[in-house]
Amino acid sequence: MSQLDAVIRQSRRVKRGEYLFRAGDPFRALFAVRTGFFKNCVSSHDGREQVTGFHMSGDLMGLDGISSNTHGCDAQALEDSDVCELPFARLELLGRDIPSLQRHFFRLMSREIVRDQSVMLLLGNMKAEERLAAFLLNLSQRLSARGFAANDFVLRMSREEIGSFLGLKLETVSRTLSKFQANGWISVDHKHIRLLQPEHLKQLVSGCAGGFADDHSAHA
Amino acid sequence: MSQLDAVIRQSRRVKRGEYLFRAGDPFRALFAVRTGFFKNCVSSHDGREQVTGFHMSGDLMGLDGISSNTHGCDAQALEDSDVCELPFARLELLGRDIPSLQRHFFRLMSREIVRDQSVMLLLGNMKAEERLAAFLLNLSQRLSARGFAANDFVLRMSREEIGSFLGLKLETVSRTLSKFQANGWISVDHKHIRLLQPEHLKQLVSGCAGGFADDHSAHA
DNA sequence: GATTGTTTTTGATACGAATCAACCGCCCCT
DNA sequence: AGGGGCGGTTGATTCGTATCAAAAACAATC
Repeated sequence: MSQLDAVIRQSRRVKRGEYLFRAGDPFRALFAVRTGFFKNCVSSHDGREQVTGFHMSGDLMGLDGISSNTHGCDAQALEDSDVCELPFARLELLGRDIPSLQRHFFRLMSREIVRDQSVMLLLGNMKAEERLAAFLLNLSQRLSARGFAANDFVLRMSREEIGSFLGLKLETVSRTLSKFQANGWISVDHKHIRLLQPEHLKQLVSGCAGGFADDHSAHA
Repeated sequence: MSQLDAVIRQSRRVKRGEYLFRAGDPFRALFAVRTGFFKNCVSSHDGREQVTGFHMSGDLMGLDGISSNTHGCDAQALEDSDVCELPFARLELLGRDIPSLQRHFFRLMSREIVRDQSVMLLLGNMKAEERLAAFLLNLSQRLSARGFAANDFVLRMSREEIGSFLGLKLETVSRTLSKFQANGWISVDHKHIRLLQPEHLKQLVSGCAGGFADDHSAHA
């Protein structure tokens, strides 16, 4: 695994609001988030945006660019961030010599496909409350997997971005958060969220979360 | 590419209604559709089903199984079909020796991720009419890419399966098809669809189809 | 520290799709 | 020929979320 260091060209800094890459940019490298927080976004011709995912430390971005040598989505930093650039050509070469790397790589791509399927299930079958509960639990789990508090965290994204990801309008996100708070399940202080009764959230998604609440995000 | 024949263990027949694999089955191989038609399906604990895709000749299925050595979705034949089984272990080995194969493989997985992103855009942003128009156009394009008529085809799936894929109920699918027919844009005779004025359908999705109408399906 | 713009909350209303329900056409069946 | 089941269409109604609107909280700027 130390050979992996060889492909890391450099650590690149991206300030809040800046784009690491944009849809249509030539694809040369994958990016692993070292610190910070990103959103990925596809947009239609008429300007409608769909957030396809949020990415934090350890997550890999850019896999969708391999197919066409062109990035298929935007990657925008939601806070000052730090990423590793992994030139894909070098990665491909190394994969041939290091079976375990090739294998790891296939798994990463497959995991992304599985994650996308969970999101489809969410968007296709779940109601607003279920979506938001699944979202909060997913975030909680990913944060705790990285050593942060599971039940006390700060949202890096706006209500509108959450809504875009979940297929809801920002007002609905706001209302639903308020409702959860009124129920005593969470506390909402602007972007500061506390899960007071996560078991109630789990109950909401129990049955309908096809694994999305689990951490299927891509680790580098 | 003739070396590829080496990994094709056998051609396997799957009758209409039968499952090629089911979620939870141990993952050993990918499957390329030779003839026939399949749906892929993830389901939640409480029985809700989400069709994640439809696959026809040349498409590859099972990529989501790599990550966990377990298939993540069902693959059910919607008509009598014929698939090639591609043992994954052998494919991995060959990939090391044949760079073009490895490269091709990465592209295939990436293409699946891009396709999934288009579906997210569809499920998250589009209205019933737009979804159905995008679906018909996508089907049309994939069929014509395989040498079939683009504007005259037979649906292999039920209204319910279309609805599941598009995040709609079967009644809505039926109503929307009827509306398209009333407009003179298509003709509907049970499962036999004719696109009479595809330009009107394109107009409906123009602006909001983030590439889904194009053929981003996985070719073997 | 006032000002401007952005994000969030909350309310009233409208609209789209789900739901509930009835009916039809078709295939299979014995 | 007469059931029975399945898939599909269509209608009436309900429900959930979007939309429109206004105000409050906050952040950025000078």
